[in-house]
Amino acid sequence: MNYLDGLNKEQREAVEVNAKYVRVIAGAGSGKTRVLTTRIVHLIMERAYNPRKICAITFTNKAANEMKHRLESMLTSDMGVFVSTIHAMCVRIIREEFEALGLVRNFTILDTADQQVILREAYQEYGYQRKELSYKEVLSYISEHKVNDISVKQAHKMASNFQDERKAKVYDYYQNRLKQVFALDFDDLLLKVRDLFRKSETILNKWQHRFNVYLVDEFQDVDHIQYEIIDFLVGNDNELYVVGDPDQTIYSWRGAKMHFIVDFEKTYPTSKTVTLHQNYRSTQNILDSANKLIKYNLDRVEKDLKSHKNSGEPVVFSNLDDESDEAYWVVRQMKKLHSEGASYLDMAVLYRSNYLSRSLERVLMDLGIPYIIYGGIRFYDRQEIKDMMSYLRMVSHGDDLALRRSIASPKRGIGPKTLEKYFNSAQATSKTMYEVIKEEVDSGKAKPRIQEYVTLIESFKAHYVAKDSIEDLMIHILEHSGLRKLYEKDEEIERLENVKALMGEAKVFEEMSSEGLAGYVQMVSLYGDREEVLEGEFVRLMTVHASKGLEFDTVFLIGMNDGIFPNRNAIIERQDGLTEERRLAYVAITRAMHRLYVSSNAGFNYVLSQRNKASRFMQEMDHEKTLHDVKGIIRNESPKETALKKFMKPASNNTRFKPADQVVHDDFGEGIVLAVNETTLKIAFNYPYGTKQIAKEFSGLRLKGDLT
DNA sequence: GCTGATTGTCTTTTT
DNA sequence: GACAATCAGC
Repeated sequence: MNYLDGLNKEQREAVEVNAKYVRVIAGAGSGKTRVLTTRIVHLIMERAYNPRKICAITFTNKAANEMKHRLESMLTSDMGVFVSTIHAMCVRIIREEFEALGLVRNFTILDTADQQVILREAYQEYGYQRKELSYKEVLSYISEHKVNDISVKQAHKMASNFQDERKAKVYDYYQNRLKQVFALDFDDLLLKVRDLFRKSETILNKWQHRFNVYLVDEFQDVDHIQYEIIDFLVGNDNELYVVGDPDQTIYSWRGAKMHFIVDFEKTYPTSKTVTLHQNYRSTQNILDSANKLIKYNLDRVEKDLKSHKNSGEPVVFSNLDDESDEAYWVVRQMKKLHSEGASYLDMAVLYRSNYLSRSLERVLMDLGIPYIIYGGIRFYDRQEIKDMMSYLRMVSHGDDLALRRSIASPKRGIGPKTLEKYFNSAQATSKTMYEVIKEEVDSGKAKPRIQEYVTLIESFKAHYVAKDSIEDLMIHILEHSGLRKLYEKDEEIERLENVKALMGEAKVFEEMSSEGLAGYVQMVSLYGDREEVLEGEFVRLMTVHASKGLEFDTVFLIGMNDGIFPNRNAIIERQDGLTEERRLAYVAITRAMHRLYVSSNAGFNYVLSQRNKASRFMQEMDHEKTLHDVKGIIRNESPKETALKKFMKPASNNTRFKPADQVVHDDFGEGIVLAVNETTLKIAFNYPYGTKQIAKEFSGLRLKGDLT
């Protein structure tokens, strides 16, 4: 079969276009990713480009993985095409050029939690309170200043009021601290590379020769630093192929500049543009709603999406009495669709902000519908994962942030005062806290508790050197650090399961990579999320931002209330806030293939401290039809009743199992029942299987010791 | 000086 | 409903 089969005329043109600079404007659902991957195949097969000289840049790690898989299925292997996010690519560059940057090879990458630890230090130092100056505010201040090349010195000069002076001081402290511990935050990853290219022509030259072709996905969400890096790399000789949709710019709050894609032809006068209008994803009814809504954004390039499908089911708009009613209403629709043969995997719930998932979660859990939440508390942000990672970091980096966490979990009787003391002497001698502590231990003056901690860390280091296995090291740490005891004491089986899942991943990493522990630690800091493991049937819950690039048969868009979506703060803070919110709603709508449910509720909102009213976007999506009020929600049972029932009869007559039962599964082996839901059981199986939802009726499941 | 319990504050989106 | 500052007790 020819790789061009099944492409329409526009798509084919986009794949085959012959120009050094190409822009593809790809409307939602128009086969953007397919065009991009087919272009790569085309370059290799038809034009005999060296695959190793092709670089594809995606927006998320998820998208990068997706593209690699597609390439593999079309070419039988990825053939060495480099596919990566721009952040991951910059890490590679920095690891190679660390000397020119005055860094160490295994620099630390700070995530948000690490950044907050530094802010806490600064607040303590200067006596600031979180309530008078929030971390979030300071972090965005720091980020904004950094990406706009405003140095600490300049920030101090520019500060015109007390609050700004405080922020500048924290900024100062933060930057110093980063330099001290050889750490880079996400902004730095890009900034360092950009500065390197600005500074050294030799190094730039070297990297310009690394690839011949750059393909950039989601080009509408590129910010000015990313643009500069890409521009540097493309130089005068390489090709640039960008794909995007100005109507889907949803990251301008993070610096994304739509004008890079809009004005592409001005920047590259010899460039060619192909526009994909044909939508293959959604029904015409869904697209009508999307088109109507986005028309309210003036000053945009006109582009109406045309469906490939018929009009389909009408879009359903509802207004419920309160948040809880809304959740019940959504779940009832899900159950109805499910009973008609639809799979839960085909359903997704989208919302503006993470906290909006809560009411829905409660109801889903109560009615026993399996679900996964994307984002929210990310896997790597979980307490137990951070605990384990802090020990690994002590072995690989020994940085102060890892020390602060590992020394305090589990509690070892070493508290803030003691740490403060070590911190101060570390500052005075330009050493890490661990170095100071270790010297004290070596001199024999340290207290027994401190001594124990150092012995522990040193034994972990020795263990890693001896065994050279991250997985093995983790097992060792879990046993000897006291973490296992800590989790077992609180009966937090799930935490243990998560740590085991982490081990499974480390194992995979070791099999695929030769970068060792330091490389693993960096990888974890860089990857916000794990690749999804799809087993069984799940409804998916996520923010609209997280849904970018995905599609679902049925979409429930909940919390469509003024102030929530469009978000009040977004409108206040940014001049183009409302238009971006509208684009965000446009993205949400166009995720749906066949069915779209849009709901609002009239409950009291504590965040806004006012009664909710329906979002203006609802009207804009369809002004002919009026909003459909739904009264008298039938609740199969109230959450309270269900909770009571669980309490009164612990799984005696309606199920064979109850929580804490030891069970044996035909495929997954031994496990422990964590929770009993309406139709499923939540069971923690032994490593490497982890926690799974199993249907109660499943015949391959029995009590341990029960042979029937 | 450290730990665990309690109160108070804050919820926009992410690499 | 999470997380940090604060307080009381060991």
